Amino acid sequence: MNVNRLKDKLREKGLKVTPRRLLILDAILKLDTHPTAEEIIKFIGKRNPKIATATVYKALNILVSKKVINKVDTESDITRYDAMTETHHHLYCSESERIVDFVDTGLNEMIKHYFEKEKIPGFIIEDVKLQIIGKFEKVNK
Amino acid sequence: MNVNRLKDKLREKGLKVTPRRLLILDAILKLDTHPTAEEIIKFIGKRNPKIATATVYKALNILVSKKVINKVDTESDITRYDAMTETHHHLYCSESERIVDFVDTGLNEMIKHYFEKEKIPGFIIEDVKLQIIGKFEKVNK
DNA sequence: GTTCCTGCAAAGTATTTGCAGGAAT
DNA sequence: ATTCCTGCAAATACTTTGCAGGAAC
Repeated sequence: MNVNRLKDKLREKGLKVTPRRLLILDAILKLDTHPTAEEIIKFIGKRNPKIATATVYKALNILVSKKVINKVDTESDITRYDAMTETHHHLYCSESERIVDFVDTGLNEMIKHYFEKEKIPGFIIEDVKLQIIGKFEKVNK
Repeated sequence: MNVNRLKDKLREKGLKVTPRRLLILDAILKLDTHPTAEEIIKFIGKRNPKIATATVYKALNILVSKKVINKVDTESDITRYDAMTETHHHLYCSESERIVDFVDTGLNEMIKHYFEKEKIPGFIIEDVKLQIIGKFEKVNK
């Protein structure tokens, strides 16, 4: 996923391609930490002097509603964002706020087959996302 | 899960058993909708005339930190609570805010075995929660 | 040229904090 | 008696809104 692909995506969805939006999308990609609105503003602020807080919030809302980006589910009341739109899961660190993307097609297949056999009465499944909670091993160098 | 079991839990964790906390826990159990703080306050308000907003928030925070209850992961910036502490998953309605508990030990086993074989490099798994997104079938009566 | 985007300030909503009095152990 | 809990009001944190000017198409 890169900024040019995202430009196309904006156009596809009938959204205007503006410098602000590109900065925001670029920030979400570079901050692969599933940043909050504040973190995005701070990141952009390092280069481009001024960007209005409300602009970022408005842009994020539009981008989510058009499914260019996604919100990430958390326990917190602060919203986090993800620029990956393919099916994927998340690794949640139990010791920090860190959330890492996790792609595993074999796992997706297994779960799909399971629910084809074991239907949930009264519920039609559209998607299944895993929250994998644990710790990242310390890297010794 | 009933209020008496929760009383014991409060004592186990060294928390005082107070009428306010019992009201709050009772509300979370009776509102099996994973209520927000506001919904809990409103529910309690129907019987017991006055309970301070801040008290509910403080109590909820303490109960979560002592793991008597849990926060529920959502996309929203409003926090929801769950009084079920056993391993379970959630059904998220794609058309409403409804979130329903889902217990399936067979599913838990399958996932456990999968990750025993397919380890995630650099990550030690502690728990896996599924977010199952879909629709509830209309019930015709 | 039209429509949509952006910035600013102000308002709105959810949650937290400080402190004094009160209840549980 | 001591420690923790509760209520109130004020403060804080995150996000949204209204509107005027500006940029993308």
